[in-house]
Amino acid sequence: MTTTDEALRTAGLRATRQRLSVLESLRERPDAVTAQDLHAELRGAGEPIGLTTVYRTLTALAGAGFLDTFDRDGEQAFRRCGEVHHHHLVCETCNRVEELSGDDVERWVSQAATRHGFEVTGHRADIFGICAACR
Amino acid sequence: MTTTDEALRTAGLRATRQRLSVLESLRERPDAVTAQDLHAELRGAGEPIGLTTVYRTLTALAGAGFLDTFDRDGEQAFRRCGEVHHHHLVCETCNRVEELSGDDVERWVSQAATRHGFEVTGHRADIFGICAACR
DNA sequence: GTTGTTGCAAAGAATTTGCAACATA
DNA sequence: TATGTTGCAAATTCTTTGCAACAAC
Repeated sequence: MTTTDEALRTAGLRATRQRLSVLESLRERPDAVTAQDLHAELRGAGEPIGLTTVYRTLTALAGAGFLDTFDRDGEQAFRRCGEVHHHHLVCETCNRVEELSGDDVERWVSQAATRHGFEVTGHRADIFGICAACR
Repeated sequence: MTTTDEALRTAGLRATRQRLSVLESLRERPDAVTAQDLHAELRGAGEPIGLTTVYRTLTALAGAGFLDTFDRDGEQAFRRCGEVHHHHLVCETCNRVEELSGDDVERWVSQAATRHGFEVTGHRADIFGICAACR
């Protein structure tokens, strides 16, 4: 049983060829990708899949917590993410994303929220920069 | 000389009635607003301004560093921000935004980036929650 | 077989651009 | 007056929806 299958099962989605190809493509990808780009890439690789399905699959997986979403210049970008909560270090040149553990951040979040009387529902902390390879 | 005028001057923009009304509307507003909403509001208040101009003004001001931009459900939202760098605590119910100082965050950012060999170009750290009034 | 899924075409929605009229400095 | 700005309409883009054919369980 592959992790790919598990993800679909957990999300309550049937394992269709299209969804498997999306997950497979996302699996080892280090950078975030948009629905449009992923669709073009899959089509280019000969995988039969419609843009609508790519959108629906990515949205469903993100909703189930398997993907993180970024906003890239007005477009949604998606990336597979680990099980535990974390943050991102994004290279603005190559779009590569590295995951960061965020203990420090978690602490800051709860303290700041408490101080302002907020009930926390979520947070996001990302760092943007140029990675070593791109410099 | 108002701060509003200064902002335009600094951004190298002429002080037109439209831009002044945008800035004025943004001035004391505690929550982030989208171009569409701001346009509707200004029009509703009798201010003559086109949607195109609202977009152009907000984009220019954000580019000049006078506004912060958020992504609100696929739509860009803008908010006047202070001079010093800070972070946000956003109420998901009323969209009110409170500013947070972020010394802890700054520290985390530079340490994490260094650890990964990144040259930092920016970062964003926001907390989402429900504010005291909305609970 | 039943029910979920696909994908085309069309609809929607946010944002940008061309360009002639107009306002600011 | 010279140059920046406006705003309408049209064009672009990203994303969603209707619906009939189809695939997974």
